[in-house]
Amino acid sequence: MAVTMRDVAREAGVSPKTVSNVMNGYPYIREETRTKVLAAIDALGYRMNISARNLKSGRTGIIALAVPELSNPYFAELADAAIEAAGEHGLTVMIETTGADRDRELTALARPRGHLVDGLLYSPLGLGPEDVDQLRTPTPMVLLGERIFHGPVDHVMIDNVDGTKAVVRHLLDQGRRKIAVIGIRPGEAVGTAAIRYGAYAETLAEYGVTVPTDLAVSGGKWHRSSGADAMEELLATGQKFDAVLALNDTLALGAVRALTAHGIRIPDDVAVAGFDNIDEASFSSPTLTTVDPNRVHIARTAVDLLVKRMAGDDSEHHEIIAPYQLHLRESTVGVD
Amino acid sequence: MAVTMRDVAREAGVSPKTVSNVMNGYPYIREETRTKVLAAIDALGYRMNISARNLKSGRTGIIALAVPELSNPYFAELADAAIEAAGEHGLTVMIETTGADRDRELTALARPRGHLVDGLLYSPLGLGPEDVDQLRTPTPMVLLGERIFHGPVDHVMIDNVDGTKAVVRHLLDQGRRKIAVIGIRPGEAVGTAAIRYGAYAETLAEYGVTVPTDLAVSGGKWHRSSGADAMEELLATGQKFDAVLALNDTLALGAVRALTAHGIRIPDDVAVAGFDNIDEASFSSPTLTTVDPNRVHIARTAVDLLVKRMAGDDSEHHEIIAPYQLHLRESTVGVD
DNA sequence: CGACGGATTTACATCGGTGTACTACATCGG
DNA sequence: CCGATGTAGTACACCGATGTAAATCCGTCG
Repeated sequence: MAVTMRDVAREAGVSPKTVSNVMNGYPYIREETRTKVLAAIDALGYRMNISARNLKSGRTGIIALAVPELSNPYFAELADAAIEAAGEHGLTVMIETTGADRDRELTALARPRGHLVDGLLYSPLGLGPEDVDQLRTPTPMVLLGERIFHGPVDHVMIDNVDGTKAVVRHLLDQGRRKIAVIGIRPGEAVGTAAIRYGAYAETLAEYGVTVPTDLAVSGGKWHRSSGADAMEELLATGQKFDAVLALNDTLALGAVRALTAHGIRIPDDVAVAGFDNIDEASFSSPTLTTVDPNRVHIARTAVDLLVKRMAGDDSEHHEIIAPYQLHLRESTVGVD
Repeated sequence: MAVTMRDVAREAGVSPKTVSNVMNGYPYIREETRTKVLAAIDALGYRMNISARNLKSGRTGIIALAVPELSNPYFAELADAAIEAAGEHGLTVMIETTGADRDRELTALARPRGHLVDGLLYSPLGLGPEDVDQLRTPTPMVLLGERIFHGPVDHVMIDNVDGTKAVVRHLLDQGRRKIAVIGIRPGEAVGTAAIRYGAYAETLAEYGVTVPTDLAVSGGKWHRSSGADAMEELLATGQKFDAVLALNDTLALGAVRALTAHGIRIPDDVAVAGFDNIDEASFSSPTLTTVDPNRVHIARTAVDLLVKRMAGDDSEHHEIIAPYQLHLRESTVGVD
């Protein structure tokens, strides 16, 4: 059997509760006692049983991060950032993938993982406003992304609107006027795709450019392959365009692939821009112009917020927008 | 307070233990009773408290996957595969990132996460043979990768040797004779880098080609940036080479970037091959010739093995090598 | 009809910590 | 010298499930 607190207590000649107090940083402990206890812990190689603590105290020191899938580099890199940020608070992250499936997303929400997480970082794609009520969970939660507006929870959002506008303006400023979009989701009025598309349309309007609805293509799961497919579809229509705004980087990279395969030069014939600034965007050929939503900032802010909520803070809910940064690269500005 | 088993029992008019039995699939339960209990569970929205179960029974239904980092697409995609495979056994995966740091890897090993995982899928990079003893943990474990040989644990390995040989032969068969390598780790005698490098050298020897030691460059953390740096370094030496074997795909993609930036044509001037077959390899420009180590197979086999161990199987330890597959793409064979 | 054996269900202790309440001793101000 | 306050440590019940062992039910058999 494993070493328990009782064993440590016996070894140190104190009560189990004192060992518990030492481990939890309870202040009123004589230095001498603390030393004895720590020595005993060390000698026996004691590791606390989290389940036991959780059962009595409710805390586990674990937070969950629910994302659609890790194959998407944006989420993988976000996960790394969240793990890093959580570690600074002594928390462990449990990653849950939902496959962007509404049912699985709702499951992740309900008493997450059998009560064993203290808080939830939640990045849903499949939920809609009709699910807002489901967000009133007993477990503290911070939403990442922007799928549901003004819910009863904290939100840390990507600056989709301004970020998208910035990149679209950049394309327009280069004289591009026929800007295609790939990755839209026709049915949806909320969600990342709708917001980015809206910002795109708005920016065109600012410049007096009519929004070319026949240059907007949907993009399935936002994988590289969907980007390539969408681009093939667009090319097949025979329409002319001089730029492509892909609603995320993997779509953009798939589109780049398809364009290249057709011998279309980037950016000479067609400029391509994405969104997310995944690592790959700095190393693709051509390198990809994209919007950096600031993953590290998002992860850190979200964890900080969550930690406050877990500590009992029940002030007004926050909606925080992380500052974006536009990266201009070869896919829109050429090799110089 | 949350709904407990007691509440369900009262609602269904049975004892708590009967509810427990229903939840755990105990066979001797009258159909009628089972239905009542399930109805009560449903009515109250009951979710079992994993901590409580763990405390008494030892089981949590959670396995941990310890990998260096998720930013590396290979591990991100492996994680997705592991989550999928674990899900088929009703297990949840807790991902732990170690940053390829020996200390953090050893920490992940010691009573993982306070007793709350039933098993561990462990993919260490920083450990050496001197750490073999540390692997004798009470928690069942399956090693992924090949850092430590013939340890006292199950192993599911990438077919590094044959995979590497296949890709090197392919380069040689195309008439390439000056094949550079990037990503070696000079100090290390074991580990992925050493194995792949060894297989590379061996294959050259088979073909009667002397191994060009000055064409081997180390590659830091095997990121895209390290690949680009390594390639710059190699180019700076002014040496001639007509092919590059990158020890993984991200290195290869970084190298491709650097070559392209120098106006070197791929594969005309220099062929590039990688290892891992990450999704990106099918969409980069040029697409990347690489070895697919078969993540899905690895994840599934490893989880199956782990499940058996968790069930108490203590037969001889297995060492399983997953079948690789070579993918020939534009970076070595051109656009046709 | 009572014993018998398998099917079904239950009572109870217990896993390993921690919240609560309580004891004990110092120190301090008046 | 007394009560108040602060510091240090402990006893004990209890969190919510489940293993164990024992009780109850019920059809069958001699």
